This record gives sequence, C-alpha cells and structure tokens, in this order.
Amino acid sequence: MDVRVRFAPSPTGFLHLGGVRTALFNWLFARNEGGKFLLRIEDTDKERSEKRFEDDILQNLEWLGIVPDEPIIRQTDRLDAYEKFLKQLLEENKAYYCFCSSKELEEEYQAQLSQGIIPKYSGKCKNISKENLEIKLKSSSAVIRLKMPERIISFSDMIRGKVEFDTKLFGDIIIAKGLREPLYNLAVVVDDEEQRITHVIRGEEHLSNTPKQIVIQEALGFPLVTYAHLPLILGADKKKLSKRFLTNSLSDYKNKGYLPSAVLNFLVLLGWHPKEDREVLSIFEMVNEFAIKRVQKAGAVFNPEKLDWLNFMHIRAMDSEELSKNLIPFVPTDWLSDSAKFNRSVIISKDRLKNLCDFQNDSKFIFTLPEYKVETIPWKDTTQQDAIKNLKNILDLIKNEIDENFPSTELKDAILKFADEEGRGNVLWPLRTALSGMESSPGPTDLLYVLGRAESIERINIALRKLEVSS
RNA sequence: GGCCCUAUCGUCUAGUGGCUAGGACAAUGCCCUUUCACGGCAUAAACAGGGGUUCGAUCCCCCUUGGGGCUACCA
Repeated sequence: MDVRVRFAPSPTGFLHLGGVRTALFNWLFARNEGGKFLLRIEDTDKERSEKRFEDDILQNLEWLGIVPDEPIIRQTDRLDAYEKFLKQLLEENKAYYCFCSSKELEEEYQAQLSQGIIPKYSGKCKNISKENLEIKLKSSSAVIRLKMPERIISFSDMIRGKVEFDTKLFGDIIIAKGLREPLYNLAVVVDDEEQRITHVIRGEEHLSNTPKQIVIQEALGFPLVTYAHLPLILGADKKKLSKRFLTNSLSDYKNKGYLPSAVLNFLVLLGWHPKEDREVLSIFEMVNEFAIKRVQKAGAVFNPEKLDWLNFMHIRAMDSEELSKNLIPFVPTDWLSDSAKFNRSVIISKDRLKNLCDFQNDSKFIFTLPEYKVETIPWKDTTQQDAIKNLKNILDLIKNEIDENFPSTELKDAILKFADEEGRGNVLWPLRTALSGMESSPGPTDLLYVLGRAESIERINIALRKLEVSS
C-alpha cells in the first residue's frame, strides 16, 4: 500500500518551529517512501481559528518548499461527513447525548477529586429514555459522548515501540458539541479515513490522544493506521515550544534572513541524524537518507547558535547569483541601481555572512563611505606621513593600471610587492581603511574589486585630503 | 494527584555486552593574517543514582530520581 501522510495544523497561531518540524518529518517520510504528503487545516475551533493564521501557515510552508501533493482540505468544509458518522454512532448506540452543564461537571469533578477517586464522567446521561431525549433536545443544548469500552488499548509506535493505555481511566469522552460541531478526536479520525492516511506522524503531545482515536476508529469500523510520535522540540527552559508564543514563529526566522534549507537542516537534526557524521545536509540528502527508525525518543532543546552556523554553511554553499536574489528583499532599493556593484558586494561577503539580514549592515560602507577619523588611517605606531607616502604610491600603481579587469593580477602583485618592502601593515592597513572607512572589513584587494577603479581612487584621495589637512 | 513518554559532554547527537565513549555547535588556547571574519591545530567537557543478569555492563531487566507530555464542550 502506498504511503500517505499528512500535516494537520490548526490555524490558531502562526506557524512555529515545532509545526514545521512535524511537517518536515511527514514530508521527508513521504518523499523517501515515494508516497504522498497531504495538508489538512483543522479549523473546527471556531473561536480560536483565524484566516490570517491559515495564510501564515500556507505561505511559510510554501517558502520552505513543503508543499502538499493533493488539494488542501479544511474541516469546516466537511461538516456533512462528521454529521453522518456522528448519526451512525448515535444510532448504533455507541455514542449518546449528554445534557450536563459545565457547572454540574465541574462540581462532579471536584467531588471526585476530594474523595480521592480518579475523576471521570459518571455517565449519568447514558440511559435517558427516547421520549425524554426528544423533549430535552428541543429545550436544552447537548454534547455527544462516546461510550468508552473499558479495556487496554495497545498499539505499536514506529518510534517508541509498544505503547499501552487503559481506557477505563478516560470515561466517556466528548466527541462533538453538536452534530455539526465535531471535536478534534472525532474529526481527525474521520478525515484520516477520508484522506486514506496510512501513517500518522505527529508530536508526542498527541500520544495520549491515540487510544481515544483508536477507539473511535473501531466504533466506526475504520482500518487502523500506523503511528509515529515525534519527540518534542523544547525551549531553553525544557518546555515545549508552543504556538501560543509568537517568539518562534517561522516568519521571524524568514525575516531575520535564515535560508529555508538551513532551517530545514537545523530542524531535521533535532531528533534525527544521518548514519555518518555529516551534519550539513541539502534537502536532497535529507530526503534520500531520512529513516524514521533513526528518530530519537527524547525531547530536543534547540540552540540558536547551531542554526546560525548551519545558515552560514548554507549561504556559503549557495552560488552568488542565487544569493543575490535572496538578498534583494534585505537591502535598500538604491543599492540595486548599480547591479554590477551589488553583485560584486555579494561575492565578497558570501563567505562571511551568518544571515541575510546582516548583509545590509556589513556592506553599508560599500555604498556609502562612512564618516571616519583621520587617526584610523595610519598603521599602529607609524606616522601620518608614512600613510600619505604609501597611499600616494598605491594611487600611482592604480592609476597606471590599464587592465579592464580591475584589479588585475599584476596590480595585486605590485601592491603586495610594495607592501612587502614597506611593511605589510604599514601599507595594507591605510589602504584598507581608506577604502572602507572602517576599523575592520574585508581585505584591500576585495575592496578594490568591489568599489572599482574610479571609486577606489576617489576614496584614497579623500583619505589623503584628511591626512594632509590634519598634518 | 493520575496516566503516558523519556534519560550519553552546556546543547544536538554517534555508538557497542569488552572502545583511550566518536562527531558537531558553543567555549578556551595556539597558528595563519594588514583588521574583522574564514580556515587549520589543540584543550576542556558526558554514559543520572541504586540494585540485579553476566566472566564483563554506558548498552539488557527492575527500582529510584530527574525532565517532559496529557489529564478541555483546544488541537
């Protein structure tokens, strides 16, 4: 049978790292097995579901390249199906209406607690007579409960092995607030059947929902599915990342300049590891090597430093044209007016970029020479006169340069030869500071390359003027 | 409280009934070097505790402890 998996987020918050990881593992499993990956929006909670959250989830998944193989379905579009199966359960006497108010339920719960009994629903609405039921349904609101068979539910989890629960502890759970208001456990089971899902891969927080869903599947006569419960992603406090905290929403990472491949690489390593000691993986490699048997059981704390490093590695692995494209949203539009210069600036900073966001700050000096003090120009304890002399010499070398490919190898060699004669720091430091206006920057030949001949000359002249005025 | 899951360096992890317990991030030091990065080379850093099983346990079993999840008319 072909593998069919799904990611089923509820649009009650922005897409967050934990959700992406679940989606990723499903997607990788499907790709690796040659199966299908589906997407389902679980929007049965009308109070908390919002369109903007759904949009956020969809947009970000697309940005990551995790796209479904079949049309997306929404639970609010499937009310007829839930109603049908709810009626079936009611008719077969596997479920019943419950009229208890939340106040009554709360009192019952507290009473059980104080008596030291395991709290669960007493089942007092189970045996309401037909006539009474019809009268009550007209006058008061009712929820639908499943008659929970009392037995041990056992299933084999692909990651955890055999897991057992005693349903006796659950009581008759509520599966719907009304015929057209299903609750999570019912809706999931009905939709997984509709989408012919073979493997349910989801976060560990759902482990204790699984026996309830198995009971519903059995009551409905649905085939069983295989489960895999992923370890949770934990914050620094070891608590699970929750969608209710905006801090880990994926858009934040996107906006900070993390690459999709880096985010995915980082997330795949949280709970999974390839056979060898490689950690920097392309998406292609992740798909090829993913194996659910190698998924970890314990929760994983995520550390942002490793994400930064992976992002750095993925940026380096990218070709510079591709990187330029990715950088466009992160720079002021006027940088783009000289596209050749922009491309050169990308080339020289490609190997020093931790994220796309840094580029603007790191490269600002290329597009606008910053204000700087004359004291920064001379090297260590050399004099301003030394700096003037050396810069003038270099200026001559540059002016004599006729090669169109600026700076030519000859020019670079000439500068280096001169620097060796005069002392490297004594020549290269003033050159670099004159070109960049900065205490730290890429090397002088990179700067000549990115600025071009005319602007290089101009900047050296500016430095010379500063030096001459102050001496 | 109850139920369930879980346990190797600070973090992510590899690993096996017998290993000097391996790698990566981060940290520290040194080297490279005109600066900042990069890179190179080192250093420090872990099998939670207690019982078993065994000739031998980090690895298998049990208990304890720690951590986490669930315990909604949320998902």
